[in-house]
Amino acid sequence: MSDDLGFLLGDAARLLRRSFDERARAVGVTRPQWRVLALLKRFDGSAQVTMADMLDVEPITLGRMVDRLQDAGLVERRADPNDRRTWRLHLTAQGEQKIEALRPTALALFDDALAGLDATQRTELEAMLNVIRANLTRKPLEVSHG
Amino acid sequence: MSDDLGFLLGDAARLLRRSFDERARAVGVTRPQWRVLALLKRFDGSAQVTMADMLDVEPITLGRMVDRLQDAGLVERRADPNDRRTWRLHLTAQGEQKIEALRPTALALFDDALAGLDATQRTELEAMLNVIRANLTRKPLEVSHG
DNA sequence: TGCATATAATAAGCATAGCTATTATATCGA
DNA sequence: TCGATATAATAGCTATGCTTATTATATGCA
Repeated sequence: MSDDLGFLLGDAARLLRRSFDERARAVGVTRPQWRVLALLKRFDGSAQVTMADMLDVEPITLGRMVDRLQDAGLVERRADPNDRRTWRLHLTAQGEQKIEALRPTALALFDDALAGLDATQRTELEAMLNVIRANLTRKPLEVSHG
Repeated sequence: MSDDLGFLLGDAARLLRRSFDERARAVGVTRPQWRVLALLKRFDGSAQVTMADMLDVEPITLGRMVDRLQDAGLVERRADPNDRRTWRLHLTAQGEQKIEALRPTALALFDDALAGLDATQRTELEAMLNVIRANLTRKPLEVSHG
């Protein structure tokens, strides 16, 4: 029944996203948006293509998320002085605030989601998911974003 | 770094979906659509609300998937003789063919995704994902669909 | 019977995420 | 320097998946 594992993985991820969105709705940021903000906090000034690469999503997917984040005043696009094709992305002060505001929400969610798994199991789970991600990733993601 | 686990889970699921879609594109069915077909094979004649419940998605989400599956000739809506509000869903012969056509694709994908994990680890992973799913599910899902 | 409530399905609107195609700009090679 | 190729970003289309609201139909209670 190895296909059950694939379904399970999808289920768990969808439920996690739903729970996050439910809890984070008041703050007005989705989980993928938060992911962008968190990565940007570490790598402020990245080009869109670089961000897309690190997140392993298509550039157009990131571009449209940035559209919304910019509309919401959380992210700024600034022109690159050396390459007129590229946008450099920067967190606004508001964006930083959002990250901070969401941290306890996220921690509580993960706590609930992982209830019943001890530290050893969590470590194993992390290791196994890393294996799966590496197996499926086109380009390995060396960045961990928290 | 317990938030890494949440991100990891989302990453792994997204990559799995992408890989499935890449491989299954020729067959013309997405992973969620396949999920519907597979469940329908077991529970032919289910009402939409029942299917949505078993899949733990909103009725409208299922409804639109059924729209497309019906357009593609894979699923049929038939009127319920006892309740004029409900549609009974049925697999067409074409729909059954799709499931069969996709089985080897899915098996190969899961094989690739889980490469490097031995049987014991897979069992553990399955158990842990089940715990997470149960922690996050509004109504427990007693159905396993493969 | 007749009204209130519940339920099945759909509609509208939004966000993520992919694909192919297009536009603008860089860069490399002759 | 010019032309071919590569790259950054976006546009249009499609598919999940959610929320809230609406419509049609059932059902339960007085």
